[in-house]
Amino acid sequence: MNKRITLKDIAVATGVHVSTVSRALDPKRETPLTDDVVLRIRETADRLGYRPNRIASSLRTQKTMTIGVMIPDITNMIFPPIVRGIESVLEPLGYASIIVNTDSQRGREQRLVEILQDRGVDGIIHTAVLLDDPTIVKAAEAGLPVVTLNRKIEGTRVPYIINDEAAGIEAAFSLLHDKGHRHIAHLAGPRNLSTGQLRLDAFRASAAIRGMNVENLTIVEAAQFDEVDGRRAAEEILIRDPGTTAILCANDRLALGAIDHFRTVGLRCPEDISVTGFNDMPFLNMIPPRLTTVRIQQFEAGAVAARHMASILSGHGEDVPIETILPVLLIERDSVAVPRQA
Amino acid sequence: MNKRITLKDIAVATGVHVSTVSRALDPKRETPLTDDVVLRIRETADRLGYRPNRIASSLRTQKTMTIGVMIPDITNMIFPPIVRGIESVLEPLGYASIIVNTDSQRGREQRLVEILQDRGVDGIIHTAVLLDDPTIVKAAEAGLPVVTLNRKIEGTRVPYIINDEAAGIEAAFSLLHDKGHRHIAHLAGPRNLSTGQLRLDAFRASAAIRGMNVENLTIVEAAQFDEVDGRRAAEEILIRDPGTTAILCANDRLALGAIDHFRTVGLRCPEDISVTGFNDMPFLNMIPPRLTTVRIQQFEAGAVAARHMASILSGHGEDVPIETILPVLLIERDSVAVPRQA
DNA sequence: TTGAAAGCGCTAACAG
DNA sequence: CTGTTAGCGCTTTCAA
Repeated sequence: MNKRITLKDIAVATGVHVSTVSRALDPKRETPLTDDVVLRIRETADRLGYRPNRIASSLRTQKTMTIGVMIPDITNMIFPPIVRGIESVLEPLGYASIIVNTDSQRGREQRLVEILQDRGVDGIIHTAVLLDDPTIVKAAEAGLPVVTLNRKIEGTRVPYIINDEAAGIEAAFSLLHDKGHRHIAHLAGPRNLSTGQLRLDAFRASAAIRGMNVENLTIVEAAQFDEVDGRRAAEEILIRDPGTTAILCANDRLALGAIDHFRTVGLRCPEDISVTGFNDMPFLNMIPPRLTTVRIQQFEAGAVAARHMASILSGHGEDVPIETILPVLLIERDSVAVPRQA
Repeated sequence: MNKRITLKDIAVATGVHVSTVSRALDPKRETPLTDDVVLRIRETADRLGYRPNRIASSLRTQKTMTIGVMIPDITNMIFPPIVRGIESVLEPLGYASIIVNTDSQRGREQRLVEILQDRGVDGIIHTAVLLDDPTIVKAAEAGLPVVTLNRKIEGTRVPYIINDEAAGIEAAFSLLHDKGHRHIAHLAGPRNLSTGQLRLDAFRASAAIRGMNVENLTIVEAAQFDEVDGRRAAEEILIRDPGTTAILCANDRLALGAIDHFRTVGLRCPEDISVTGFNDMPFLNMIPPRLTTVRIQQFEAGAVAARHMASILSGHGEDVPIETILPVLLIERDSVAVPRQA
């Protein structure tokens, strides 16, 4: 590996001092320099193929131009778009990101925050799932710039971006209700995950404003956001209330599992029972019955988080709103119909 | 943000020299030290909450314990498992990774390699798609440790990991042929992508060994690995050879598109025409007709690449094989049947 | 407008 | 076994 060109090399080549070279190459230069000198330095820098050593620079300036991105699991389809949204704004600004997967494990989360801090990240964008991860809060309180996605951290000035979960659930509930459904069950997500809790609360609220007895609602909680638990919970719902005509599911995978269960017991969706999902994951429209669901803006959420982070890092932290709520969109497809004996 | 503890802080606290502290905290210590001193240092280090400054260390040692991971697009479902495979081995070893998306653009690729080098990555794991990306080859030749996935770089000592594409295509071809298909068309991927070319070559080879006239094969190339192009190419195949009874597709999305096109023209799969895919992407088994496809080992491919990289970085580069071919698995589902008038 | 010098925090060669 | 010293490459104050 050919030795890398350093400022010193350019200095000797042009016959000026390294500090002069440093100044000449600084894009937003403070000190005035002779145009001629600057030109000569720039020219030789290119000629020698100079590339600044970010490590050295980081050590000196205490800025790494790197941000940590914490997500539960990149393998979960909803996160890659978020990541790309983040990079779409951060990369042009010269930032790189280190992505870590927390697997929603508390201990791991803590270790990862430490790893990121050891590497001197300038900030962390944290996509939350667990409702309470003390680690990231502590880091934020210690002064590390933090922006969270999906999770409101009470009592701090940590900016958060969330999708309008409540509006999404309300839209789905409203659709179901308008079609005539009165026995609407909720297949809830894990209660310890923010989205699980939020959507459950929203479901109850939607029922309440329609004068339904919140105590009597059929609500079954899945342990995981996956098809297996969707099947299991759907079965449970049918046992608890055989009169259920529609199930509002906390996400698409649960809905898929539920529909699959119905198939095994001879119920058809939407003829016998209506189902709605949440997320609008890729390829969902190819799986019959095409699921009616709520689309959330993943890419945009990432982009907004990144923009906020960039603002903070450039010293304009006051300008960023603590709360950003992104609108969601109800996607009507084929999994909802009027109830059988309506 | 409370000032970070440095070696110096520990040194003054324990009354020894910083270098002694550095040595005491070095896990694989070369120089012998008094147990007592080591203990005292370790103890105060913990007490003060010391965390080594990797930046400073990197500047000194010229190792960042960071590797660059280049992929076309994290949003493409086949890459997240690869990334997790990589991290599953690298993270426990103390490496972090910077993931960049090339979008399969040549210019971007070059810029990204530079960015990674500026950040002093110890090596790059490069998941290729473009058949010829000169940039990464140059980097490798310049001495940067490189391991590639999906792409054999001729004439270098760059280790590469590939899935046994040829065996996968042969397995699919064989299945079709055994069912009695004699008019097997190939819906090929873009020829400038390694997988597109490899699978096309394998298709021709499979036809050849069965004595079929390679010149007469119906082969239509898609411009993109997506459903839209799958539909378009499927239409073209039917025009070119209406007698086609089976289509071997270069990947699942093309197959999905093809089947969708057949539906619009009133052909059923598999009754009227058989189709096979490649990759076995997530949720494929929920999309009817459940596609018969070839499963590749994504996670494992990433893990192997990472292991090779780790070996190289720890000075055992001679031990890593230049070529690693991972076995694939034919997954038989419902999209293949015996031909209509067989 | 430029040079000199110090130092970010750590490691490693060399003494002792 | 431990201290001294130098320096990785860069930025930034202070002088000139």
